[in-house]
Amino acid sequence: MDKPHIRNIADLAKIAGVSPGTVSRALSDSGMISQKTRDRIKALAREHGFRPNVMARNLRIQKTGAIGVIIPLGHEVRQHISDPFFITMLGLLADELTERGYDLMLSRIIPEDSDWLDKYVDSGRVDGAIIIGQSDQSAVLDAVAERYKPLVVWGSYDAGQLHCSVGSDNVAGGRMAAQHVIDQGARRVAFFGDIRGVEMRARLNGCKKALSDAGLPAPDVVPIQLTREDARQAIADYCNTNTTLPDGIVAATDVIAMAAISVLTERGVRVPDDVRVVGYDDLPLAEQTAPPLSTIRQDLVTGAHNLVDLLLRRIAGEDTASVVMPPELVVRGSS
Amino acid sequence: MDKPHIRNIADLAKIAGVSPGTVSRALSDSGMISQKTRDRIKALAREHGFRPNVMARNLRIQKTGAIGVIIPLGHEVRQHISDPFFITMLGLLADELTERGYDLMLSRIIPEDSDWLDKYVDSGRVDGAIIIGQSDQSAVLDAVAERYKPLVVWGSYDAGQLHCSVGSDNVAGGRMAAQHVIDQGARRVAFFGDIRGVEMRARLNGCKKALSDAGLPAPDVVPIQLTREDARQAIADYCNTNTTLPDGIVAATDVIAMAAISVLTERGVRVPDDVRVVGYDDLPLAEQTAPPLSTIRQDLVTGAHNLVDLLLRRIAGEDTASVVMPPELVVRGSS
DNA sequence: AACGATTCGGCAATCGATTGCAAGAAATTT
DNA sequence: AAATTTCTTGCAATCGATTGCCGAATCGTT
Repeated sequence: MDKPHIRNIADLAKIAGVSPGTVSRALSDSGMISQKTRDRIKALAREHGFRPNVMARNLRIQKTGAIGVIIPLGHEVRQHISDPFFITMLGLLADELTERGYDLMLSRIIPEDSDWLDKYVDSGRVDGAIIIGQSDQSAVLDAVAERYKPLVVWGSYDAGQLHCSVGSDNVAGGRMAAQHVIDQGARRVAFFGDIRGVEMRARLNGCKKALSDAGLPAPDVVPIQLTREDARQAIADYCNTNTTLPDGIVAATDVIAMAAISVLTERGVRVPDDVRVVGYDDLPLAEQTAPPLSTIRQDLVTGAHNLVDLLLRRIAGEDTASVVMPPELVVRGSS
Repeated sequence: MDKPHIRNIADLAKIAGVSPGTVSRALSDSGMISQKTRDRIKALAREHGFRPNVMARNLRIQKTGAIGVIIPLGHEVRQHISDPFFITMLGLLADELTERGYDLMLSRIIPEDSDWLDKYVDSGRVDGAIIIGQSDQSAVLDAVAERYKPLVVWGSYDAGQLHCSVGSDNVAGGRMAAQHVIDQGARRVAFFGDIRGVEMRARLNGCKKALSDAGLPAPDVVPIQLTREDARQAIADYCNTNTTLPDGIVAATDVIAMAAISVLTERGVRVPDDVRVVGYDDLPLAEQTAPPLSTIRQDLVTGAHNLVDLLLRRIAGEDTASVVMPPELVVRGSS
């Protein structure tokens, strides 16, 4: 009735009176082993609380069962993962991956050299990688994508890019946002957001296009950092330096829009009467604000689904094309 | 000028004309190797884009460099990771762990048997685990904690529990919330929330205590699921069945409080004039609502910091006690 | 009872890096 | 020049599971 601690398959094999190979096959339900011995070995394993070592298994079969989710902090070092957009996307990816039996390995990376991604994918820790946001790293993504297949990126699609991306049509989205505030009567439109990232720049371009199509002047571009406090500060500064405020604001993200509304309201500017504000993303909290935020909706649920789906197909060897999803205008109270 | 692909340390060793052992030592900056060969080998490695395989290393060293973050969905299967509280905590943990050089492995687990946690920690995939929320799994946590040291839990501390926990004093928090609505004039207080989890039950207990101390009747307890829609439905039902509504609501979480405010406002009940509402958590979005939410603040930033700190100390072999953090009342517009 | 057809299960190599031990080379001492 | 010390480096075992190949056992059939 003694229970020596079983640390590996060999120990179990000794106790069961069979060879390690047999134990391995029994535990993995290989059809090669008779039902009888299989049950016997499984019972023994359970009784001794034995579980095969995953690392050894991983090494041998060259798989990890984990997917890396990477947040590259290219131009905005101070941005934290706690940013609502990342966080929302992350939750969705976690749900999606868990459902498919994969673990999620989260990394926040500050790209200091150009081989951060090489390092990561070559480290063999994950079976594939999902990058959230291109930031200013498109070149790196392209370079790695050429040799490392299981890689998908949330972000813009640009004709000629080499990496597989999933994202909404940011140009169209920016245009819709601008068009909407114009329709609501805005004539002097400003764009709030940091345009060092590819996606944001695309949104700005769409916005510009709508304005010029309507015969209106190009927007003021107000660069805004992503942390809450910085955003408030930048917006306040803008309000102080400009005597005539815009009557329409296209914000690059919901978070920026919310900061803008909050600052403007504090200064006695009425939203949407004096200025119409449109956000981008349609995060869950967009409908909770006062006034509820009009925004360009990116369907993050199907976005996350697509990311995982494409990645798994790539892991399986398939070659997949990028997906561009149509954005959608959601009109609430802020415009 | 040919570059055969280097797949392992042995290949590199062959090219460099040394033994695998030497390469390993050179790459890991072991002092045993002369500066000259060390530099030479590192240069070769860089030139060929070689990186040692992490899985093999892990197997040998018996470490993974990853910490598991687990969200057990005990009584609430339908709850998703996308829940704002989890997500917030997750982001903070990610920041904290990244800073300390660990990767974060995220798992959402539905505890179907009682050995889900055994399976997890024995799988050898992580060096330690952080569990977010006790749910109804305290017994399991205690059982595993007795034999597996690197384990910390976000949640309530209950005298006699065996696992190391970090969390705020939920009883005190519940009491503060109730006391506050009483101070604001409430006489009929209701508690909104699902009390199957340990933490929520503690909050309810605190709430009850405050009421009885004030000579007021015990609260109506309205069980509320955690998904948005369910919450709204439950609250609407409650309003329909009860002719006299409470004049004070202690909500088990901010999300519930926000749902309550939203439903009540739609029905013409004024917050805070007709009914005072207090949430719990002080999520970032609590100050964004209309009216901004009064709530019991749990300092998640130091919470996350503590979780990681204790875990790493446990990994290092230390034995650590649980931490109970004081909650704090934040009065905003809803009370 | 003997034969062939299957099914089981063992042996040993393999995945790739780490590390204790000891041998060989270089530097120092006498 | 021989002996001793100090550096370097190589050898080979190890971490723990997987799997191709082949021999052994079992079964059914005649």
